[in-house]
Amino acid sequence: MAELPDLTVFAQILNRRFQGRQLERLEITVAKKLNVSEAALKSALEGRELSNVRREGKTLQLHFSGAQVLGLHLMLRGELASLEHDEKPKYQIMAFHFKGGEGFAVTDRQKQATPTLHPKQAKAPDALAMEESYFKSLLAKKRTVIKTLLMDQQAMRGIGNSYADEILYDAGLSPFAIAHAIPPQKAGELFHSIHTVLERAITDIAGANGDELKGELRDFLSVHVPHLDETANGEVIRTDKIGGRRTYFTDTQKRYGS
DNA sequence: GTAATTGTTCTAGC
DNA sequence: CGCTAGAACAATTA
Repeated sequence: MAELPDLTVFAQILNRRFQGRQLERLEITVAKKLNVSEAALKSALEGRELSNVRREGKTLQLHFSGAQVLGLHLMLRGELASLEHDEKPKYQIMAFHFKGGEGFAVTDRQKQATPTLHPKQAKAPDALAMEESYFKSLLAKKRTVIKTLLMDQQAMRGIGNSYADEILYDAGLSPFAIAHAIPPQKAGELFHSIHTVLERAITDIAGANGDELKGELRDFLSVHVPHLDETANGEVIRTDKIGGRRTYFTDTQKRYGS
């Protein structure tokens, strides 16, 4: 599924290809996740210009003229696809047809992708926008394992199961470390790893995608790789479950607390 | 036929 | 009551 770096690259590509274009027709194929009626969504967006696309946490926000905003959460299996020669993509949820003929579709074979007209602003900061002081005080007061905290969208937004593993590996910190037992210096290193891992992934994926709206690219992950026995550094990759989610880690990652 | 997947939401328990 | 851990749910494929 698409995570923060993929979504960031999708936003860049949509801006490059469709910014300033007029939405001629909004095609809604699966309406069950809409927060407004199909007719209300169409009338809110059709005829508007796409002014900007931004990533917000695990969602994309499509900003249209007239202060219309559509939030889009791809959930587990949602993808974006270019519309080529009038062919409807498989598993289409909705499609944006711009004046002049081009456009893109949202697809999801599990039909869980969720479009939200005028999403309300979330309280928690975005993972790439939060202050280090906020991050450190958050760790100091939480007793949960660190991986759960990184993925907690009420605490910080944008990190999912696979990049949580990647970030913790980069920081040399066990996913089972207890948040408030992590010393301040290590918390600082973890904060730094959030940025380096996510920003490197954005660069890698942007380079590989070009202007194509491909699905997520997993070639760049270091530890969160099923069926990979060891890392590029030769460390054995272990797996376990945290909160029912598959977790990948190595013995070189330091575990603090219990 | 069943397990696996993972983000979100609900609920039980401390 | 606040916090945390875990279950339930979604839909489809291997």
